[in-house]
Amino acid sequence: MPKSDRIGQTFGKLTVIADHGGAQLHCRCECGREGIYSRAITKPSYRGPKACPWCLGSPCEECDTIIPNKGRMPAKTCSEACRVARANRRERERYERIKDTEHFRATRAAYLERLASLMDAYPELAESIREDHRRAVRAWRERQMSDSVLRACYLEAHRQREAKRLEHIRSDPEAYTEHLRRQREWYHSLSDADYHRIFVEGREERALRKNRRE
DNA sequence: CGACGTATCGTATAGATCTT
DNA sequence: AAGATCTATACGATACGTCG
Repeated sequence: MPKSDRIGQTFGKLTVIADHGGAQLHCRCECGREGIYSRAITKPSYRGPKACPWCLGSPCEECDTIIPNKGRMPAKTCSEACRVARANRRERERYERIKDTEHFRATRAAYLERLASLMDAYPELAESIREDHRRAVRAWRERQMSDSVLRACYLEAHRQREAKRLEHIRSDPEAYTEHLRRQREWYHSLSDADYHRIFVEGREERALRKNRRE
């Protein structure tokens, strides 16, 4: 039987659309994708896949995009971005599982202790770490200031925390007295220049602003 | 005017997330 | 999993509106 007779025949999801008599066949999959496949798919003893890599593929764990099957262990993700996202998600899940365990707390405390003793021993290292942190906080603030939703969320959370704190201070007479004492102390420690700036110029400016608004 | 009450800021630390 | 980095929280200091 001439080999070209394979044209039009279907094997699994693959239909032969061109047969030049060689070891390979040009096929179209049910999904419409065309490709070159081994003539082995026509043999009754063939046990391998009879579909295109996309129909045999699996969805990306992050975005569900189908990852074509390459005949080996399928990838979990479709791209570098999804690989990173998956790693981060899995790490977050791990953190949720372990964060309250004794072992995690101990490991974490040991790390922080090592870091602290390094910072004690090397003041320059300590300063560079603090500077890094200040830079990160500044960046975080700037991000907040340019994103009104983020800023509003932060301020709302902040207000709630402060309200709780003040409530706590007021509920404890000793703490409240101490709070007022510190405030008076600050007030009386002001230099004449600072006093003038805050309570004289400040008041005038605020009054002006108020007038402009009205 | 001085003092109080509360809002906001700055920084250290705790906690969460990302990278290696 | 460890270590690095980023973000949230705590808290004292400061700023400012308001009241007696």
